[in-house]
Amino acid sequence: MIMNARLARPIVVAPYGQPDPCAHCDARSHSVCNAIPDGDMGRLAAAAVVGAAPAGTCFIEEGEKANAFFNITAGTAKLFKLLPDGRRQITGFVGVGHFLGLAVSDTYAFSAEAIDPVRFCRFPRPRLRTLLDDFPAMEQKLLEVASNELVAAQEQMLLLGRKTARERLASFLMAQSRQNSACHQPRSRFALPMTRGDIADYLGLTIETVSRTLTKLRGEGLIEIPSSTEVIIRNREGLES
Amino acid sequence: MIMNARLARPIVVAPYGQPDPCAHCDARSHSVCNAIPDGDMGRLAAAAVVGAAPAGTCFIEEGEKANAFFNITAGTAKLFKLLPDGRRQITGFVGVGHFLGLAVSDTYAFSAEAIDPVRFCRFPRPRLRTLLDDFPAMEQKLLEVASNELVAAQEQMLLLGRKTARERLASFLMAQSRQNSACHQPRSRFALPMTRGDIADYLGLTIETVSRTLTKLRGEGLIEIPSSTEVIIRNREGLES
DNA sequence: GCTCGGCGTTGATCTGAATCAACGCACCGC
DNA sequence: GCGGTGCGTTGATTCAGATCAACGCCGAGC
Repeated sequence: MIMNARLARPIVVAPYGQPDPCAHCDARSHSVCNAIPDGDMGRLAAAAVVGAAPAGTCFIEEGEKANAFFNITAGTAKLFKLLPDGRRQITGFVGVGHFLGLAVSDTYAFSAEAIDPVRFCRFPRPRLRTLLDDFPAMEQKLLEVASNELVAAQEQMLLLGRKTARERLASFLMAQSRQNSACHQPRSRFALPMTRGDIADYLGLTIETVSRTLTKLRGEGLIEIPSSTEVIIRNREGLES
Repeated sequence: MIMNARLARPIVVAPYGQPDPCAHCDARSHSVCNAIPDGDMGRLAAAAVVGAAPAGTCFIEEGEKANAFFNITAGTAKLFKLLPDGRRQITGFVGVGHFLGLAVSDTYAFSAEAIDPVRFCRFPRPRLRTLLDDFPAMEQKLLEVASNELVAAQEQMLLLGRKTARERLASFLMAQSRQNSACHQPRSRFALPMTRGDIADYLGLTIETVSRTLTKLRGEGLIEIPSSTEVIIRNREGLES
């Protein structure tokens, strides 16, 4: 029998050997790291251990001892919580620059699984605490990030508690379109790296409902679905309703 | 016609005149304020403006200019978001010591309405920024608080996305029992200051379903409902399922 | 080339919670 | 005392989305 990919452990490689790797990190401009002045990047690099998680592997497991923080430097991951009977709620999809593991508790409050191959920096808790004490600007940045996530979480609660399947899909597509294009203006064509099952677990629906609703939106000319992992928004205003 | 209470504005009174009122504040021990050393309480007090919101009034309005932060010093409030057609999602109930308004955006992401008479300290944004710069311990505390709220928000997403009505009520009652007794061990008898409508909007259900489900749990001997605002948990383990 | 398994779609049916409706009760102002 | 209003409960009915089921497609492994 083939081993369940979800249980496989990620490969963790050695700490940085080369000088100042953070300075050339893809994630830096998107992340809390940019609160640290150039001259001190060496210290940041010294605290980090880089790692990688192949697609489909969990690199954070809910309930396990939370002894490190993560900063995604490549790829996309899904964060989720499980009920004992296997029901799953995905609480978010995170990409490059996202900072993970803020919980104060000593165990992780959620699991994280790589959707495509993920690379990350791993900071042992005490090291990060020292860094934050030395660079209050980074702590400030983290607070800012956490505040924004809290706002997003409230928006998601509204979606999960009060929106219809149709509204959930529409909100989701709009949000994906917005963030897939990041700083640029929202693009109407974008990729959905996650499966229908992931979308369902994110929106509190079933796979079938997601599929059906997408088909319906397509039928109404609001969107196009060139491939199952790509969407084009045809009618932005119509989708808002 | 009688004016809708929700639209009434709270009464805001003048800044503290007496010396060092924060030192005797009920909220201090529960709040981020306790990160500030005793000797500097005067500065904290100088930045704060106290205010009060009678039961039923909104003291934060979603979408309005966010020019202040709030710290609850008495009472309970509900935080919520509205859809254009009036559907409401309550994102949380907050009590003494709770800090509000962390959003980085320049408008509030949610509304806040007093359930019972609420008193609060109000910090203009720039003043708070100065305070945080001077007292990094407070910023650290805030980050801690925000992290915990994020964890709670994820738990709530799991509830809203994947739990049945019965499970939602059970989780809600357990959580209320836990927090109503705060530092003490969880008490089996506690008050529910909010209405059935509030509970429904918090759990993503309707009033009728909340009422029916509570009746059912009572029928099974898991809880007792001496008055509509009071609950006694009879069977903690049974309620966990 | 073929089989197999994962993913997505579509159809038929079922069901948990929403909706619609009626009523009891406590509280308030008059 | 008496209507009025808000809140909670209970019953009947409906319906959006879940569940159950079948099938097509595509890539991987042999």
